[in-house]
Amino acid sequence: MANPENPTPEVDENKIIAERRAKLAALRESGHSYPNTFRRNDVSSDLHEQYNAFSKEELAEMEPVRVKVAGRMLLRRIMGKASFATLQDTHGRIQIYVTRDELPEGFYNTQFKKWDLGDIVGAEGYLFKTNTGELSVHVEHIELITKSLRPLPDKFHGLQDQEIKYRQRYVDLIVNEESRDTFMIRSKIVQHVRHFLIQKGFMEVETPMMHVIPGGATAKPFHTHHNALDMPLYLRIAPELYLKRLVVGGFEKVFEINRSFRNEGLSTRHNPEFTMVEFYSAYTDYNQLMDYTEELLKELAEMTVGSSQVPYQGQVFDFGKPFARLTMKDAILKYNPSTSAANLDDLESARALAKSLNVHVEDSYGLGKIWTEIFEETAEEKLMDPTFITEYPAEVSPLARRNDENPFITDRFELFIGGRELANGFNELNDAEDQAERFKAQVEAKDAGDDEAMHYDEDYIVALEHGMPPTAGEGIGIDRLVMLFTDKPTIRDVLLFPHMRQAD
RNA sequence: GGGUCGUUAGCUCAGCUGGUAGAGCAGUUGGCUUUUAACCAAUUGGUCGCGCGUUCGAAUCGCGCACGACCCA
Repeated sequence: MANPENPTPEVDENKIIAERRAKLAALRESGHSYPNTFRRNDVSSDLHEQYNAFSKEELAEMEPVRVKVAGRMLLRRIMGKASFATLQDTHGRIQIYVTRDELPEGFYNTQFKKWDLGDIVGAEGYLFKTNTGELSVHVEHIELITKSLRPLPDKFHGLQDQEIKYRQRYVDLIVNEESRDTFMIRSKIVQHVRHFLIQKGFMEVETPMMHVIPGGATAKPFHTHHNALDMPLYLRIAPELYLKRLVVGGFEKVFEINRSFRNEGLSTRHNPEFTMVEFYSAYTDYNQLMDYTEELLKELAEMTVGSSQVPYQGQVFDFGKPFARLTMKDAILKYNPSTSAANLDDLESARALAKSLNVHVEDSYGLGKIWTEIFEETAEEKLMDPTFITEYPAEVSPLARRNDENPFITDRFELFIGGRELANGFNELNDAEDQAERFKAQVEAKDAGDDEAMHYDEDYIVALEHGMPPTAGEGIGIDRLVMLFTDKPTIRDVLLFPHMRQAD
């Protein structure tokens, strides 16, 4: 692949490509290699929508419908002096009918028949229906717009090689309709999330992706370097702290659909760069955010699946009923029936419980961290229908506001569907002094070897010292949302260009 | 990081217990004016992922490596 030390890498060539290059050379010779003069007037999906209802006879009798279409030729059936071909454009396919005698002398045999599958073609003519009832264009003018030099995958089996689907997504998109559908749904989901938040009075903003101090999450960052300023920078792991600075500044409802970066392993649920939406609303609390989230997800289910019953990998999740709300403690008790609340009351009992459940805990863990480990190991994967888990311990929530009655926990929730975390929201910590203390605790953890612990962000503390109104904020993972609503088992299937190892 | 499976023609795949590599599609040539994975006939095309080893002989057996898929941590 592209290697900066080898500017002219060997390209794999074969006889098929050589033949196509020869055809291209002939086109260059004639001065018509890559024209940009053909202007289409019609796309296939519109034509089907408008004219499929007409019968063969009706189309033949009415005033001819003249159309100009363009697209990639994916199939061709040559029957002597007449041919059918299938062109694919953005949203669909249209068949064209080409005859020798309606084209300029010699064009059919010396041009049209020499074109290849994969070539991009423009065609002009009138609509008709074939004997089998397929809406088609009876061609009176046709031209080769772009020569394709590389053969497409098997026209029937499509592209099966998983690696090539990911590495050469353009080929996958050309030949696999399911793949095109997935990414069109992804686009609609993002669009709907944006629309939903704007409707609720949020303002879309863009904050830096290169951070001097990475913050807003516990994760390992990517490092980079600014040459002119000769300073290290990090790719953001979350936009959170910048969005809250904006709330301090008086933008009381903001959101950012953001790409963030985490320098961690790859899995079916993790890509080093991923997309989420974070939104913050002043003068409200996390209960309101749960309501928003429930409303949004129910809308997305209807929009993408057309039902409140969302199928996923052989299961069905129920988005129709009110989403369950359960505290972390109750979730632990529910999914570990032999456990009693007393087992969770103090550090020693909880540690013993973890051991009996085979949940690994470090000596440095406090009670809150132990709860969280037990929850993640024994309950999380059982939360199938949409479920909000609330009352996260403060120990694992360094940016969340403590609960007024019980300072051990925070006013926080996470949303689980199909055993996976989809969203995380909480009342924001706006006490600058408390935040400074928690940053210090994180720095101590970092010094003790936890390389995911947070840095001390002094400017953020200064921002809070100016006063941030009571605020609730949330992040929703867009990639996981798309996986859910497109029934895809791995994050790579919903990323256009997933991260891959360097190929040889 | 560990385990299992995979990598053969441009694509989709066969290839058994080792004996000089096969099909369909695509390509090329010819035929065919309503086909639709069009069809019919002929035909081109291979560093069997890479390296080392075992063997008279390796796509096939062994070891190592690369990449990918799945499972586990």
